[in-house]
Amino acid sequence: MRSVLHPDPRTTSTDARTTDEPTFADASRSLLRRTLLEAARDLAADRPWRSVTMAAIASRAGVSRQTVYNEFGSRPQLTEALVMHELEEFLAAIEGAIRSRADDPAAALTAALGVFLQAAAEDALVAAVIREDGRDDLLPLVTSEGRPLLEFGGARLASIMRETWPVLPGPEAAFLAGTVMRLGLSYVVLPVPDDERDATASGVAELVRPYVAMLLERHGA
Amino acid sequence: MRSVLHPDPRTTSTDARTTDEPTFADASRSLLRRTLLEAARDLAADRPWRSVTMAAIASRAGVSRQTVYNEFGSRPQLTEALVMHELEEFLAAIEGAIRSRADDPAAALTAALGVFLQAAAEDALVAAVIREDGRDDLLPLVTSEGRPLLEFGGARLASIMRETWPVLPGPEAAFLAGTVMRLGLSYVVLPVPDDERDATASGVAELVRPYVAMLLERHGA
DNA sequence: ATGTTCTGTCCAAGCACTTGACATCCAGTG
DNA sequence: CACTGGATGTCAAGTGCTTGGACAGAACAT
Repeated sequence: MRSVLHPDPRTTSTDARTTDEPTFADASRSLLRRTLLEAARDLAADRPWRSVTMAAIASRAGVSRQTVYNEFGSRPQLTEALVMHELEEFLAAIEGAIRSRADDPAAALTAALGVFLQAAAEDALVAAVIREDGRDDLLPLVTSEGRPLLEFGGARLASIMRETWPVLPGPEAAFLAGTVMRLGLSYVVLPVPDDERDATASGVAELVRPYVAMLLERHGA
Repeated sequence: MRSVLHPDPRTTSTDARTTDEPTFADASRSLLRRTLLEAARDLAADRPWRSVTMAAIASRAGVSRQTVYNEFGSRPQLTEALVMHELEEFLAAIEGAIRSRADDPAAALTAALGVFLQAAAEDALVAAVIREDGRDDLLPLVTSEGRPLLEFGGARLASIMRETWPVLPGPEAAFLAGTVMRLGLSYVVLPVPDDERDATASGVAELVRPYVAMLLERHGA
């Protein structure tokens, strides 16, 4: 049975700061970023993004305004980081759903899409993106300016799939991941009603199922 | 259903650093403590505690030795904090076990004791405590110098029990918690063989079951 | 007795966060 | 249209924590 308390100490070296786990300084830095981005997201839940000031974000995170600028440089950069951060949380949820059904690709895809659609429906930031009419510089980031999002998410999705089903050939996995990412972004911008979520999830899964089956079969699964 | 991604933003205030969630500075501080204590625990898993130097702890955590002294003051204080920290992790595991069986006090106690005994059997720091002959200043902290441990743990255990079973009268809950803590510490110092763990857990649970039943019955459960 | 190692403390330099100020830009208003 | 208020972005001085080096003293091993 897995250890009840702490997983495992990993290394046995006397001390030696190898390129091992993140040092405290790194952890503290990423903690600062996370704190700030979560503050920004929470504030965006209520009011329009445009009205969320840098000062408010700093104050909510308990740091000075200058620190926010030190960390992100400018408001547009913070905005982009915010969207990226949200994407990463979505990807983490999706990864969990996929890994939990590794034995059945179709079920895994259904679960992943279901999780994604529900998360998107609940997410405060996603709500802000589609709530705010045109010129609230949030929408472009997931559409016309969304290439970084698409490529980063596609790459991670592809690597998740390739880790879960190693026989999947690289190019096809990448293409499938990219396609799914595009679909996902589409459903962010144009959601389906709540009562159609499950049907949508299984529908898309059904759609790609034969393709995946063909790939798995053709490549020695 | 609970939100898939982030639980809830809590406040709605524009900004205002209320005594709300921990500010970044606080979080960073506690992160530093945790990092250092985990480094210490991991190092103690291999070698005797006496041979774990302050320098090694600092190096493993990726900070300077001075920072360790700034945070804990001295080696004895760090040692005490280490033991306290470990206690808190045990308590967290126990709390989970109890809350998962809130409807059946006897089963809850059995589960809690089982989790505790297994965790104690696996724990690297507990192993260090009993491995090291007398004068490795670790043992006193859970015996002769163990009163802080006993009182802190007892208080938390009592509050867990009172939260789970509100009808439990305060004094009796405190007494029961204190007794269980003493028993727990005893099993840390003098463990039972692996194959007797379950029997021990249910045995103790059986022992206190009538007492608890009487309390619950007498006070309107 | 001597050399080694660790503890605990001190200090100078570096770095990050804070604070307050300032120029600039933009929106709303008289 | 000029003006005021609020927000962004930048800057400089001040503070506090971390760092790395150094050192005395205690404990231990040879």
